[in-house]
Amino acid sequence: MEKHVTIKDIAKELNTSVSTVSKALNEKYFDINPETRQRVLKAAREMGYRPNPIARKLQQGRSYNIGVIVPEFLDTFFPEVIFNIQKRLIKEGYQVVVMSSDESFETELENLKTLEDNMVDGLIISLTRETKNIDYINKIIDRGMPVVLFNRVNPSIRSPKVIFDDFKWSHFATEHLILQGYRNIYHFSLPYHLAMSQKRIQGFKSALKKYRIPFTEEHIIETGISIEEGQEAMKRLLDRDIVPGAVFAAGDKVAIGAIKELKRRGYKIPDQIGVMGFTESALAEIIEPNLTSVNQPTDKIADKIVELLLDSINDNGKAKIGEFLIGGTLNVRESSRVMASDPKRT
Amino acid sequence: MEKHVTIKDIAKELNTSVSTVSKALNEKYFDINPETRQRVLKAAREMGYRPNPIARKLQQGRSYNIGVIVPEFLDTFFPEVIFNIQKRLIKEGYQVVVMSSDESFETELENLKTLEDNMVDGLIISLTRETKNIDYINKIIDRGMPVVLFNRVNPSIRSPKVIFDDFKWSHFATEHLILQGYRNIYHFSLPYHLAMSQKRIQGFKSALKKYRIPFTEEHIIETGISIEEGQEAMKRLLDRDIVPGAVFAAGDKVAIGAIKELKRRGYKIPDQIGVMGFTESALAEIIEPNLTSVNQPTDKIADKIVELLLDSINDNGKAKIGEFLIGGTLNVRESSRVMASDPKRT
DNA sequence: TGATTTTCCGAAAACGTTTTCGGTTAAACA
DNA sequence: TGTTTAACCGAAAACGTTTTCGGAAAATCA
Repeated sequence: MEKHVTIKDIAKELNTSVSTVSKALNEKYFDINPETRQRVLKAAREMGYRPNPIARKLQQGRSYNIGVIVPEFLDTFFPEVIFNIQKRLIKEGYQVVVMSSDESFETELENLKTLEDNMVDGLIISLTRETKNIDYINKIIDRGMPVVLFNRVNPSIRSPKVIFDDFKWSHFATEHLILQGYRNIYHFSLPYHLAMSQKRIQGFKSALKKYRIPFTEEHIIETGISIEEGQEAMKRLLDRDIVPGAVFAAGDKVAIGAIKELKRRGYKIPDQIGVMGFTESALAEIIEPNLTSVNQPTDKIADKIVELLLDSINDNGKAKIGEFLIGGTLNVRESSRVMASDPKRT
Repeated sequence: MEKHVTIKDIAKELNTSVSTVSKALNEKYFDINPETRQRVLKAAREMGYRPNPIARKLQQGRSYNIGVIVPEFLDTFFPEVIFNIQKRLIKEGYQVVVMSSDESFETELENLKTLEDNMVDGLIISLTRETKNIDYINKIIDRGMPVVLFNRVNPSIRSPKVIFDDFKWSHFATEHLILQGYRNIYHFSLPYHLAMSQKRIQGFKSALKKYRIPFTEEHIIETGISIEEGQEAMKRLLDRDIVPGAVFAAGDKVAIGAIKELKRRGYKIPDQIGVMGFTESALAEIIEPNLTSVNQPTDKIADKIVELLLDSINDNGKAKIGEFLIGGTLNVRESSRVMASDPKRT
């Protein structure tokens, strides 16, 4: 069990002091003879010295760690974003600590506290479905912790927020269906209390309005996020003898549920009914017909998050509060293709 | 910027010493008056004291952190396993630090070192596709670090390894196809150099042998892990005018690629050709026809990993070297259902 | 040559804990 | 009553760094 070699060992070896060694190792000190520095560096290399980050953390009160809290791990969206965040932050010398709150507000709070105790230098958070109380997060921010929110945000939190431009792309998505000639379009929304649901609903309405298409509140239906919930919603609609001209679902899984039910009853997609998803997933190219969907670029989202966080860390806490919108891509596939096509939108 | 309250603050407040406070806070000390302990506990509560884990780590030389290194993040398998590992370890008072090696041996090594420097109490690793040099891992183990490998393992590493029973379930999968009446079965393998590929090939052969079905090496085809690679393989086969009776793909994505190509050419599944996947994924129930596949229970895998790791930590390093096999489930769906069915196997 | 500045080094404090060990006081014993 | 034992407390060292600051020696200046 060979011990880890420390700065002390080097000092002893070289008959010098720990402070000299430390300064030689840290480039920012200039009151050190270049020769001594070289001697230290050489010894460190030969002895296989690796600094103990824990001691450094304790001393500096910072950890070179960034905490990431997301509500779930099981869909592909969050893993992809996290992966991209990690890729970028590692280049800057940071380490990423990922925690899942499992859609529970209590564990979210717990995670928040553990990460804070661990002296992370910054926090990247996507809120739980049930997070209403944001006092603690705001308290952390006021204490000077750099925080960036993304995806699932709360407008009252005093931090920069990176979100997809739900309004705009929901508008585009709806517009696409309209341009393909579909009318009597139904919107399957995600749970209403999520901020993004409201944005997508507004985008939906806005497109209808632009083309002066009659609309009633009946055309908006609250569903969940799973395939089953999408299928259920479609079923309830058809059972009431309502046959939509098209369905714009606020999530790919919900859209797939709808497709399943439509196919089960023998409706032809896209000829009789058009279907459109949101948040491009791997499933879109598996289901038949392939699902038209809006892609959210996880790399751009990660880029913006990291940029804002580093800004906030360097300006120590003077973060740009506000929303930063990321745009996407409309991937037109079979489920909505009636005419030749309208151009791919980016 | 209110400072974090420390043990010193409590001591000052109570006109006592830091050692007394520390001992009062840590239940394992008995040379402390119950009354004093209560006073300390009360003060700690009122002042909002939260121990600084970094200081504790430095002092104790352990971190209550467990490092997890996986090769990728983008499929659902690893996130699910990690999620389950985290769930269990948190209950034991540990925190999980996840890092992705992104299928690169160098970053794997880097991660290994960072986690070691951070004094993790244990390591859970799934190897990179290209990891051939295992000296460093073995060195870490010899230094006394508890390590558990899973999924992508290397037999020469001196640690417990949790792996799915690929041989057995590959055998069952093949047997299922045989019992459904399929003959002339082709096996689409994952990259040969992965240990699990070989196991699955052996299982495939073993089932054929059991039913005395003629077999040539031609029936085993090396593919990759993506949909495209599966489709490519199928294409090449059909282009050579070879029409399999059934395809047993060692991965769901590969199977889906095969299905796509078969459908494109008008073959009927499962009537003309049967298809079988491996490593149940969300895609299995989306593709049409629904894909028969072998499910790997991520919860049981996580259970075993955690159990072995905690054992190893407590017996400090006296780990049970060897392979621990986890069984799965055969989910029979449309892509292989010809006859009524044979019973679901568990 | 003497005074001043520059260069370089090292002692020591600090970060927030845990843990050892000696010491004081009170309780138990004879 | 004197002695031994038990109960409790606190000083201090340790974990491995960084950083401040005083001071010695060398270099520069007049």
